[in-house]
Amino acid sequence: MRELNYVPNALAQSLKGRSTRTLGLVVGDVSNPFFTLLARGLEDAATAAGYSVILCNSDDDPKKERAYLEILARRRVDGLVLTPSQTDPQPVLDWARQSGPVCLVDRPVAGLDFHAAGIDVVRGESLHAAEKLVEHLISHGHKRVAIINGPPTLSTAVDRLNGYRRALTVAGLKVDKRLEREGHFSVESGRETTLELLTKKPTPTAIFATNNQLALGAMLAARHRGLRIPDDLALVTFEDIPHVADVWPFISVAAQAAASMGQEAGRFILERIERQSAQNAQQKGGGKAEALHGRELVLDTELRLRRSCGCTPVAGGLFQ
Amino acid sequence: MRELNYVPNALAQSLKGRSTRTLGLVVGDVSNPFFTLLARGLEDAATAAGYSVILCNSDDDPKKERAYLEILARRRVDGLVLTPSQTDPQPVLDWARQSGPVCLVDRPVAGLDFHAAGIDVVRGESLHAAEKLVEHLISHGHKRVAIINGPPTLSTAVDRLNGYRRALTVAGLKVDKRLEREGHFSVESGRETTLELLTKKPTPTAIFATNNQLALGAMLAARHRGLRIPDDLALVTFEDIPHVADVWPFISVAAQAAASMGQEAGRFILERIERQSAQNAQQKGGGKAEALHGRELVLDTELRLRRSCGCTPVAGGLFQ
DNA sequence: ATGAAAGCGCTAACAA
DNA sequence: TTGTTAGCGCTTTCAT
Repeated sequence: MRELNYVPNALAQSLKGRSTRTLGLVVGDVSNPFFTLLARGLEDAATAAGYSVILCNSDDDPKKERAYLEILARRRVDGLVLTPSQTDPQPVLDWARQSGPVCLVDRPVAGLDFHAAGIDVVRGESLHAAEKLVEHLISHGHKRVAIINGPPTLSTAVDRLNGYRRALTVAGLKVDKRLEREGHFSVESGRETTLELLTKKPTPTAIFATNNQLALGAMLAARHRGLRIPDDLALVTFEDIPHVADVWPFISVAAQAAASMGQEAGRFILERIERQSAQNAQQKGGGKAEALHGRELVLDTELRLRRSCGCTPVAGGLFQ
Repeated sequence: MRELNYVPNALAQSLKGRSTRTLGLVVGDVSNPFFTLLARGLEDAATAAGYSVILCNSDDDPKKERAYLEILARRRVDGLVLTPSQTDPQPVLDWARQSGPVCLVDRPVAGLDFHAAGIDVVRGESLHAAEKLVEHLISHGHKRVAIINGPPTLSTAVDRLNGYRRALTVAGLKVDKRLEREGHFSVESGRETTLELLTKKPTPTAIFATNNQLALGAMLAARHRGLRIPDDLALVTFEDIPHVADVWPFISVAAQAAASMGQEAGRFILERIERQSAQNAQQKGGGKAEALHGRELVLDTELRLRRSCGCTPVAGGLFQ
């Protein structure tokens, strides 16, 4: 009989009590391949467990982020995976307390005691990788290395800045605020800040762009000014662009395992969801739900030295 | 009083009757920047109207597609935006009849009378653009131009193949099946088919890759074989990779307005949703719901001739 | 085994 | 205006 059209109403099923079998994912920007891969990783983990993912773009704007958190809470998603865009831990804390398990990806929230709050964190190592990247530039003889960065409200931006400064200090170079720029993690921001850096003194001979979008913007600016990379201006960055980098082995980069981040986040959050529903099932066992502390998984960041830092290409060029 | 924690349950609201204010989007692969942009365009249109988007990857696999259509139907999304992965029009037809408005993006379904079925289509022009691309290769003196293509079940693949053949025919060249390869719209498929083409006779002097992933794969293969582009092997493709192409103005391409496609699809589908709910509201007016016929919007495809086809670069190179 | 009923959290229609 | 109630489509419990 149901052969003749019957589609169960998941809304009613969910309302009844169970769960929505849906995860919410809020990232800064899906146009950034880094987040795309992360999303893909999470989706794969989710579908394998019979869950769907609702994907939202916050544009790293706390307002938009807040709006999406609200929407996802109303929708009663079973869990939230978030790249937080603000320093205020309260929204995340509230969500975790009221609406369900939370996993932070790519970056933690500065003032948040995720361990006590039972919030997991999956991120890539930033500080050390940034230090190595800049250290490498210095080893090429650069004395005036600039940094173009994202907003200081994001921990990745802070970590990468600290790594940058540490590399300078260790090498006996002075930290010069005139060579430090912050903005958004966007192409446009990278273009603007680089353009500005190039018109003021001291003029940098190398730039550390803290994400791939910023690096793209820096290249746009260099091109606009007629500078060639790496001879007129060296460049290193974070976040590899997959495949593109394979055929265009040019940019030296600290590569993060984006897809793994998504998958691991999925693992964490699904585990918490299962655990929670299991506890609900046998609620009789008087013992207070023993809260699972927040865990932190820090994935390795791999340095890939290519041409933009001044190193010679490994193989003969594909293009002429 | 509600200051102290109250989050309305959207499930219950939706169940009650209204709508879910959610759109379903099924694309081949979010890792492809083309679909990423499309998704972003749709999301922007959707959020502006107070809708959210559930994003799903079909991997151009009819099975996965079917599974997602089912999930989205159960979830009672208000509308579906789909890049169809099969030739069978039935699933789409069923969805449109039972579950709500449908808009096809990027490609129609071959055997589907979308006009009669009230299904909108937003796509880029493929046939003519493909013809021009190949015509351009021929104007560079190429006589053995190969095509590496997606599966023949996708109309974009068919259109691009036909454009390719037409260009050859018009130029008085013979269509040679040994130079035609099909597979998936993936990097791996592009690599494999190119590798195979390069080991057999007749050896192509130019390749038309019908999407950006295939082109990436072709470059991987060329690199593997030690061939340089464009001198040893010329290359043209479809779908630009934004920003990357700006700083690396290399690949000659027929560029599709991906974000616009998403936005226009959003416009179409939201219009239908509004229209439908308006009709439901004043159902008294005895007149049968005058079905709105399916519309087709074909967006222009822009030829961007750069270096990989053999044309000289416009400006001096950014890199050395 | 099959069937009836309560209730998930809302909204809309109706009553006071 | 404010208050009450029926019911959206399911699942789960309890009675037959």
